[in-house]
Amino acid sequence: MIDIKLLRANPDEYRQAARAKNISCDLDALLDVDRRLLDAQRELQDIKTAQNKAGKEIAQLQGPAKQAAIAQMTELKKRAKELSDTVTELEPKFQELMLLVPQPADPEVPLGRDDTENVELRRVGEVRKFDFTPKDHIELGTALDIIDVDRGVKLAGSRNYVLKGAGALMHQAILRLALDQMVAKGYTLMTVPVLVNESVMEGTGYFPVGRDQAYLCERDAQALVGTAEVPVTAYHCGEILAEADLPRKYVALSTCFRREAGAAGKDTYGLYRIHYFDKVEQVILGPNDVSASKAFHQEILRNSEDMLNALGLPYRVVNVCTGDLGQGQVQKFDIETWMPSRGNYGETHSASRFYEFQARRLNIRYRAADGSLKFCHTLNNTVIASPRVLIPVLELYQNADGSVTVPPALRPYMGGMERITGRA
RNA sequence: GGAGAGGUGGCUGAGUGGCUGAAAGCGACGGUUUGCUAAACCGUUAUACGGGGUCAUGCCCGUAUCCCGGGUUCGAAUCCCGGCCUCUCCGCCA
Repeated sequence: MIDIKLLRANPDEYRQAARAKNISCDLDALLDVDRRLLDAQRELQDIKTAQNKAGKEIAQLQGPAKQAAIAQMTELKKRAKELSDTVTELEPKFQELMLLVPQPADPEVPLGRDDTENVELRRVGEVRKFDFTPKDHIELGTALDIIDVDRGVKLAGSRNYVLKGAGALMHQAILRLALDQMVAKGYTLMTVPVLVNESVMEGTGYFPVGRDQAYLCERDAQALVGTAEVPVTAYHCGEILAEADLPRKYVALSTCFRREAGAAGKDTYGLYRIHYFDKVEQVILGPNDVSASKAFHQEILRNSEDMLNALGLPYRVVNVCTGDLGQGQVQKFDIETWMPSRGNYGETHSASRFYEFQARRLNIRYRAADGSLKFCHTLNNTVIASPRVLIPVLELYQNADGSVTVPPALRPYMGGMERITGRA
């Protein structure tokens, strides 16, 4: 959520920002509702003032004089009712429109229409060259009996799967390695609800834009989260934190549920785009300071790179262009990991910086040293998401005989297993 | 799922129609006293929005807020209705 005062003062800046993000948004309608709402509120306030004043006087009066004064007030009350009806009608419209306004991107974000115009910042690691014909992760996983797509589909429809045996073990090993790395860096581990109130989805910016991506439990007005970012970021909603307690650094593992609406026919093969997966997510709540936020952004990016380096996976970092940014993000760095079967880098991580956007919606504030109240800044990034990351792991660590070498960092979490051979 | 009790400021806790944005206590902050600390004493101690004022901060005026939303009333923390949440007991259960 943006600050309406900033929009009033400089609507053109927000018009341009929406255009750059390729998000349509009727700012004129919003400004119109805002003006009418303010007018009604001002007039209503004046009437309240008169009512309050008269009320005190009536308390002192007696007899006919009191009756006459009360009769007058009854007239005033009719006008107050009209105005308050207007306010009641306009307020939800105002809220509804405010929830659609995009946060302007940072100046250092490259202008662009879509993900083809993202700017590569760096490449890390060597892309493996095979001296045999490599298999893709589904061929490997099926032959080794560690991935079972057919039965996943039988259970839950397309984009579902079952990991079994060493596949499921490796999945858990990756998640646990990620948690251990983050805890070692001082992040507080938490478990969080994955079925949350709709207000939490709205507060983090996933509703109303993007509502069609979520599984809804409408009977309970709740939704399944697509990422632990949602409950973790909202953990402190409605609270006032102490500045001394910032930043708050959290990490959580959760199952993530995504409908992938509108993605029909896209990435239909394999474990790339699926309806459920597990993800370790890092979230920072920081002070209202742009340079501090930028530093945290680099920190969470580095954390994820540490994870990929531990797994020995080649990747690149891209600066996501304006057209590929979400509504609330001021800047986003994606990490894309090399996936042999795609012959390309594929997105595995997404590090976002929001400034106040989420904190305003969630009402997360802190008491600054000077006594004033300020909105926090929020950031988040993937630490690891599996099974998507199993794609590069299995494909890059495969051997000519169809077995897969276990990355050394995972072996302690897999009972010392060095190789997946199919008899596992 | 059944039956009860309850939601007041940072916290505890008064308050059943106007004098209550809200007693009292605790905590916190500022000050006095004081070898230091402690104690004692004095003072301060909500937020949002609108308006005024200022170079700006301080500031001044108004409105709203005692879980949320409606209603009754000239006037609601207080009365009525609906919702949400918490707690206790019983039942069920991973």
